[in-house]
Amino acid sequence: MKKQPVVNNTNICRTRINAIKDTMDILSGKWKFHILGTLMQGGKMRFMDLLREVDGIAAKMLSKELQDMEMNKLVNRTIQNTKPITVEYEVTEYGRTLERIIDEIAIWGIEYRKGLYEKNS
Amino acid sequence: MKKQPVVNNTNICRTRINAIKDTMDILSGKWKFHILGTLMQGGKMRFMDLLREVDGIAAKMLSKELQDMEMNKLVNRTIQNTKPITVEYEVTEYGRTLERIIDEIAIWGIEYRKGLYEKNS
DNA sequence: CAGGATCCTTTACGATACTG
DNA sequence: CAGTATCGTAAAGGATCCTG
Repeated sequence: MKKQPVVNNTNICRTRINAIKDTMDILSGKWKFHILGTLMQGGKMRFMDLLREVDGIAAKMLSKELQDMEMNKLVNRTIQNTKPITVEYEVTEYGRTLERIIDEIAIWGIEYRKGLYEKNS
Repeated sequence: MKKQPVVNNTNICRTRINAIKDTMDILSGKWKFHILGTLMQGGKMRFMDLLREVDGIAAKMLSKELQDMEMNKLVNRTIQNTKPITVEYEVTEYGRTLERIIDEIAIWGIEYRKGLYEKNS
């Protein structure tokens, strides 16, 4: 493979940027952080619980996002042997490694976003 | 048997979840973290630099996302008095408060995502 | 160089209805 | 309850051309 000529301001460490892309690729869409945040607080939750708690999401979307995250091992789906059957979702151990990201997102939302309004008004 | 109103799943602290929603509302879309990450590393960058560095983005999207973030005071746009004119973008001080989030996203991308492949293969 | 305008295709998302 | 099916809108994404 050919080496890049190391020079100008466009010469940036791609590792970090690729890592950001990698992460966002599996967390894309407007719901995943929201769902994960809810699930991290709520522990095991059923479909309907999530539908109620994740504000504004439609069943189709929730279903799709959960399947998505299940595929990526972020979330676990368990069918309970009840009548009628219930299904429980929870964050996997692997999914918990996202906790720091979600913490920071929550902190920022509380801390800094409010600050902007104060500055501008 | 009486049903326990257990540690009711629906009884969740909304503050945190609303904060997540707030944050993601202004960082929605698949590009903003990517652009911000690039801009944080690259310092002042011109439109064309970003177009080259933000892998896969189209000019139209980049333009739109930058305007979006400019509106939200995350990014600053400066027109240089050159010929032909050049425009420089940089992260604002306020935008820098997102650094911790972006750091965590980058760290996760490097640290954990790789691990999953190893486990599964 | 920094973009906006246009056109067209493909996903993302949303509302409602329906099924095991 | 836990979803899927269906239909419709909106936004993303790509290609090409255009302008100050």
